[in-house]
Amino acid sequence: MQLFEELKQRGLIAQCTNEEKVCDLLDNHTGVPFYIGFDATADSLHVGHFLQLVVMSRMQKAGHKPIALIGGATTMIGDPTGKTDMRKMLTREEIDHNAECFRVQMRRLVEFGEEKAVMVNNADWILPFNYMQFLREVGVHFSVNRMLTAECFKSRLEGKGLSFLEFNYMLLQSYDFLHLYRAMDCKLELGGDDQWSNIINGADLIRRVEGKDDAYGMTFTLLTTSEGKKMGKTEKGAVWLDPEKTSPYEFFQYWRNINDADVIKVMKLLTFISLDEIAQYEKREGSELNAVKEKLAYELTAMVHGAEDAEKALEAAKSVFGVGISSENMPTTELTHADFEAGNIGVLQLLVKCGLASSNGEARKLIMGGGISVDNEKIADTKASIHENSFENGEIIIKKGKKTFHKVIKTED
RNA sequence: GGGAGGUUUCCCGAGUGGCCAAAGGGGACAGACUGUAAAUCUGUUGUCUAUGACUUCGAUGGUUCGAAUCCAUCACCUCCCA
Repeated sequence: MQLFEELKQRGLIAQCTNEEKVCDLLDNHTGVPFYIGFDATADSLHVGHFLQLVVMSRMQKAGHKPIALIGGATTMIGDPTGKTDMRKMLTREEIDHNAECFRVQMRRLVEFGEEKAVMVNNADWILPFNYMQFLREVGVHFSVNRMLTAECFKSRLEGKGLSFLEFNYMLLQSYDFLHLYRAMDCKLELGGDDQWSNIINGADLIRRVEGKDDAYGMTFTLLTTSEGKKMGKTEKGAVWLDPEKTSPYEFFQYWRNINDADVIKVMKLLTFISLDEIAQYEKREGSELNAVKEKLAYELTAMVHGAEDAEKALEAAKSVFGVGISSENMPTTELTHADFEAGNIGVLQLLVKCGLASSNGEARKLIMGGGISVDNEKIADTKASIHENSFENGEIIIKKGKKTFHKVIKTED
């Protein structure tokens, strides 16, 4: 199957400036340079970026040349698209640090090197720009009237207002495209669908400045749940690709617990599993989908963290939710003799100590709600305490709710 | 520069002197049901040595027996006019 058709069938393509031309470019040419921009707002990429990385990888596998643009300069402004609040301003140092972290994570999916993929930083060409020069070269081509009607500023115009600083974001991103068009013959900019306005303005700028209409843009479906919410957010924040921020097990579980309605969609979007194979999974219904979810979680974890970690996460999940409970990969808290009073420790203190409850009060409520078990015995009394002798094999297992397990071991001082 | 309004517990948002740890919704957590899903129903959602005490309603001072509520100053935000 041709690349464009595959992207389409996987449901990746949201909008395209000129479908025929882009299709031709992708399917009948090789080594086509294309770029995707990433703003270095945090020190790790997250699931939202992941889709872009996978796209880069697909394109690269099809013989094209990805340009990963790190927004060293644009991050200093912050993209106002779809945001209700202005972003926190980052210092140059923070941005550089973040960019470096991105670099490391991207390597998992995209192969960088001569004639392969390249990474560029727009700080290199934007920062040297002089203000007047920028206004005269780039600013003249933008109509404020038109910009104000752009969908991407809508929430800000109705809400908290848009600062001039952020208003410039679109110009800078547009200029990025122009720069890459000139410097690297890059004729295609890709991005999430929220980037549509920024992308078409870039293509527009090229048309005006260069007088050529062979710059194209294409956007990809945003990762949203069937309810229209952004995917990749949990109560703890984003689902990160950095194992320090989101452990492979948590990452695995995130996908394992995906909605029925989203499994196939996500599988098409994010994995390299063939469409034929996915079509088989699509026939499954009800609880049979559990196996598909497991497959999805495994695949994605392997893509991000490697097969070894994916295997571990799978095993850990199986042992926790499967037949017997294995305590091997559980989060663990160590207690010493000093933690006990006359050989006992109160359950409330224990829960807080393990981080299962943030206060004694919360611990008490959990117990009263019947949510806590120790070694498979439900704790009913908030005043209960655990004796040192309970640590027969040197450990006890606390279970909070259905999915949270915590191991406590007692060490000899 | 002038004028108006706002800042409430994780978020949105009610409350305009005691009945306020503060309605309602969202989210989150737990229970039931299940398939480690969704939906639904129930409970919880400031802290503590817990039928009580303490801390909280932008910040600081003040009025009052008593303040989220009134007054003053400061900070930040939004809107309107220039």
